[in-house]
Amino acid sequence: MGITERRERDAALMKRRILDAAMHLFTEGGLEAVSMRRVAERIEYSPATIYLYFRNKVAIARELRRRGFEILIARQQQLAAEQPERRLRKLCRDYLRFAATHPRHYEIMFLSAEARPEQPDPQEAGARSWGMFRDAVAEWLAKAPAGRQATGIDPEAAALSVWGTIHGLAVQLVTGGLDFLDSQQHDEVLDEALEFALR
Amino acid sequence: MGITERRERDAALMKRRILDAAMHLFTEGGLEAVSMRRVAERIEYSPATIYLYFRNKVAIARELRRRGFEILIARQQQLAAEQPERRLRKLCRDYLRFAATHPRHYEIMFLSAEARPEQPDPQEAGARSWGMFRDAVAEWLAKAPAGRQATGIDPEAAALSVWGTIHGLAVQLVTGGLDFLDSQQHDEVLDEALEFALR
DNA sequence: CTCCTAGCTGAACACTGTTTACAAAACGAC
DNA sequence: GTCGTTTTGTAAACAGTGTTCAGCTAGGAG
Repeated sequence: MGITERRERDAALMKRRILDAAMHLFTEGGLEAVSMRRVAERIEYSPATIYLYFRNKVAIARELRRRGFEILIARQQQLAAEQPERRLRKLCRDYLRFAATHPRHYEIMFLSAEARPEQPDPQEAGARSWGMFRDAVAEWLAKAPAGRQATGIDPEAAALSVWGTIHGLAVQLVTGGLDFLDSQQHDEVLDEALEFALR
Repeated sequence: MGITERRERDAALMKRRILDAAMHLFTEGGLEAVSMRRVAERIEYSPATIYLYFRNKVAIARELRRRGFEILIARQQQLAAEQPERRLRKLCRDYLRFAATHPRHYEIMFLSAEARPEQPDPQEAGARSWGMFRDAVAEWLAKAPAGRQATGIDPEAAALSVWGTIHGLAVQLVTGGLDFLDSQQHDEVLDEALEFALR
């Protein structure tokens, strides 16, 4: 009897519908534009119905955050085959591009505190994304870049430093501190910062 | 006739009272704990009165943000006399200490987007704080640290990199990602990251 | 004693997230 | 088909939010 299976499918579908509606509102006006009543209106259900599928609004926000990381991870995976140096560079550039094209998501993923998971989980999307980045830095370090001994460097610390640099730029980008630059200048500034971060 | 003067004084005093009340609520529960009605209750006025002194809640949030930067700037200025390397190190350590002791402020200053000024202003507290940090990095760079030629390095990019590293740590700290570490371990991790960031 | 004005507020508006009591539909067993 | 149970959905309410505005009141000027 496939009834329970069909029920599970239906529930999953409903969750998707809710999330898609939330996503639509989110990408337009950020998290505060996502209200339970507005989501309900979009999916043509009562607001109370949403609570049958999500515990509360935070749960929805967390799911939106996760979706953002899934997008980022998909991009990261495409670069897995590149050689270390090129890979790291492209990784960083992609990072900034993501921040520029998905500012709301960038905010909910790295800035806002509301949607963060309550307890650290290595399988969680954010942790996975970070792991990929850290490994890319570690790989690059292991290749002993020109004129540089790689002794006694903690990959985690190194990755933090490189990521921090990019993140600093991205934040400026997202919050409008770099609005006066066009996208070509973005690349220049990035190159400069990257050059420094990679030593 | 000092009537207008007295009126200005009174208005300034009222602003202070409002801000102090908001501050109290803010340090306890973040920005969402600051509601106009709660602030009004604390100063024993009606909520509507607050709007005679502040345009809206965002204006109050911006002022709280500014206060945070004033605290940070005061600390930064105390280190002006130190020699470049020590100064930069202490600056970074102070940065983390600030994030640890004033997590709410750190959030509103560097994470949350709500309280950011709408247009960049070099005289604004955040910009001033950043300027001091950047200058400290520039000064340190100019001293030509051991075994390192300082040619063609943009101080702004260098500062961004160092700051980014620290900021990355601070965010983890504020959002609880490093909760499992005690304060001594904080220093160790910081030292490691700093060692790397400073090359 | 009037008039004016600056300071203040009660009440309302349009929202928000969330809970609950209740109805309707779908299902399993007989 | 009919009963009882479970699932699915909702209207209405609760307790809050930021914000606005008509109207009140106390104090000084003429």
